[in-house]
Amino acid sequence: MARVRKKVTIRDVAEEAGVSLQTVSRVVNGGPNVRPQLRDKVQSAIDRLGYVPSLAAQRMSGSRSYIILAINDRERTLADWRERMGTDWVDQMLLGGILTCSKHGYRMMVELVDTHSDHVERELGAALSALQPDGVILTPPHSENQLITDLLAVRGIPFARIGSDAPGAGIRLTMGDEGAAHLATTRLAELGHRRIAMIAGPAQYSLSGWRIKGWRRALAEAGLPHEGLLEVGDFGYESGARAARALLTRNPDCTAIIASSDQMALAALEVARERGLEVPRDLSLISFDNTPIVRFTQPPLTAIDQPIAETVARAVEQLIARSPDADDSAVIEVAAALVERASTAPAPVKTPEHG
Amino acid sequence: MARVRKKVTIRDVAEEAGVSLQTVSRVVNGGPNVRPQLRDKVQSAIDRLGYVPSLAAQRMSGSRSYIILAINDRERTLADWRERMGTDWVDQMLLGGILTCSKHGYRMMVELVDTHSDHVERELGAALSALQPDGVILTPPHSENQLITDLLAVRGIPFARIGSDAPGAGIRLTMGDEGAAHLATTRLAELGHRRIAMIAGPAQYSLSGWRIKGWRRALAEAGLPHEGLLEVGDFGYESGARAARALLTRNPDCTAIIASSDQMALAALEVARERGLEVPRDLSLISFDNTPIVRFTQPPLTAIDQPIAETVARAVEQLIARSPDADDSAVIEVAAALVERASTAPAPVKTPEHG
DNA sequence: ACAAGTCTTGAGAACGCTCTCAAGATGCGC
DNA sequence: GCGCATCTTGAGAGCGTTCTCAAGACTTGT
Repeated sequence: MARVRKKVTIRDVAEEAGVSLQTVSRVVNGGPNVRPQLRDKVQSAIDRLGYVPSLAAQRMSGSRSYIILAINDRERTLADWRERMGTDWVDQMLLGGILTCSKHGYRMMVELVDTHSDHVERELGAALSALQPDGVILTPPHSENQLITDLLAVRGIPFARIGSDAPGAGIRLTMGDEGAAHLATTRLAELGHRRIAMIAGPAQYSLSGWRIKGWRRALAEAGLPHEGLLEVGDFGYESGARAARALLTRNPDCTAIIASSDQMALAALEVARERGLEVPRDLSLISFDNTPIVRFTQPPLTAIDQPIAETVARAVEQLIARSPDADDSAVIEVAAALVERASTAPAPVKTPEHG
Repeated sequence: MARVRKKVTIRDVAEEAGVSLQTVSRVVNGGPNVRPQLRDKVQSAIDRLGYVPSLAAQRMSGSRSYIILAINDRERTLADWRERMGTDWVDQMLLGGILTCSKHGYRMMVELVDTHSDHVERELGAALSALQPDGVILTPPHSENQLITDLLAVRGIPFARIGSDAPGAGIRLTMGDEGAAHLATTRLAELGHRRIAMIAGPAQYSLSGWRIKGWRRALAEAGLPHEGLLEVGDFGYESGARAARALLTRNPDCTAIIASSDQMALAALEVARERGLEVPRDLSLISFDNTPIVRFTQPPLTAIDQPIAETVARAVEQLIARSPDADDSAVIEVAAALVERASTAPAPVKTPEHG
């Protein structure tokens, strides 16, 4: 019949240690100007009582809420979840966010917001009012939504924009999209491929443009053409299938495809299978994202690893450590890596003997 | 130069509407006994000002915090995240949790707690003190951790135990593990398989036992043996590979395996490939979890769909709607389904002509 | 029309913490 | 050893809400 133990408050600690509330508060928050001897005494009282300050009360009186809010696209997230496509964005955001937050005594909350809705302002506004987060992390395509960034700026809430280098307020972080696309394309060119296609993401994502740019630049450097080798999808499976079909129909000589998402790469893989093309013998394939899925496809896909977790972790750190007069002019870039698996191989020999 | 707009508080609304704070509070919380006319007046003031109550302040004064805390195993979660194995638990918890919470004006937070640690009490206790959640959702293996359930009971925090039917405090929810294993086994027996093996999960998870039970029962009903056909893994890939090797070495005549996790099934698939066994021609495979991965393996795996999102949603609803004198004697069961894909087929014909 | 309810509204305390500011203790220069 | 600056501690207000409780308005039965 254990009694419901009363909550331990700062007052209890103060009494236990025989000091004022203020002193306990200072010790808890690592404030300066407390004699070591007193500090130890208070700390031991805290330990003895198992005191942990209430987040809500801290938020009420202090200037911080110790909450970082991560915003993701609701529509896309839900679709991916429902269809079990394994977005990985939310997973990776949590991986990077939760751990980094808790390291600094913060908490991370995830909010799903619909970009396409006219209610963005109301939805996000409500979340901000209710939670009063100390910082907000925006992922594409929200990172470039003026409505959202304005709202945050007006409210004076620090925010980080992942996947955006557009000028404006907020900490900007990118994952080296152009460089990654360049790397992937160059790798394919080195393998002897001459017709390297790209299935890009939608135009409203800046990163789609960066990837196209990196691909084009690599092609140009290798003296290869890009005409007719670009298709645009919406990151989803169906759009990837459509794009792959269009690409292979239009370019029978295409031997390599870079897809701007794992789902579209998966679709391309399936389309290749449909057409009797064997990956990687007849067609090489590189995808972006490197979600868990691509390790277990047949063949496992070579992929650009988007360091989402690390980027979010960096964003959290920036937001927490942020000084009011911080300078956000520099764009933080977290490098992506190319993970080579079995979907890439040297280009097939042109007009082989048995042709 | 947009000024930082001052926060809209309940006081502003009260002034705007010309009523007391209390009346606004009643309207906001849908309290009874407010004249419709006044209610409308207040509501319009709320809309006009865009007022949203502060969660922290609500927590401070009221009895509720509007926070539901979902607890997941840290070690396993991190390992899965880092290795990009696609746990899906956290994803699915969020899917079910976030949506259901927000439907009721609640928020969901995810906490990763280490079961194996001696610090469970400290870690979880700190989270509870800081957040003061209105409810906690426990997932395996935490659902059966006495230290944790005791802690919650002592603090008087309602909690739900997913994947546990052990008697004791808390709302209990299961996902029909025994029935699902029975269903999968029966299905394989119907396909003509006579040697149906199982790679079970670790014993400290009750659901491992349930699945074994369902498998045994189905075998008994079909008049099939179970001796030597059981191996135990830890849900991870490596353990699955070990188990599959042991199983196939010991039982060359085994033609079907049920794996208690997608990762172990993936491993079994790989081991079959190593041994020159073709799935499903030579070996049928059914996995538990139905994470995104299994749709894209070659062949796609037949799997038991564990309705995690729905179960968590149910748990959230129970916790929110919970009355103090609630009766938790009934175990809520959310049914799992068998999703048939291409990893199951009729048993190979015994001693075929070309043998 | 009057007593005894019920409905509606509001006033003020309380929640647990940090902020500001003031007072006492301690150190320094001469 | 005195005045001044600095370090250390504490007192009290305030954050935005809901709680309790009381007062006034409105019903109803007779």
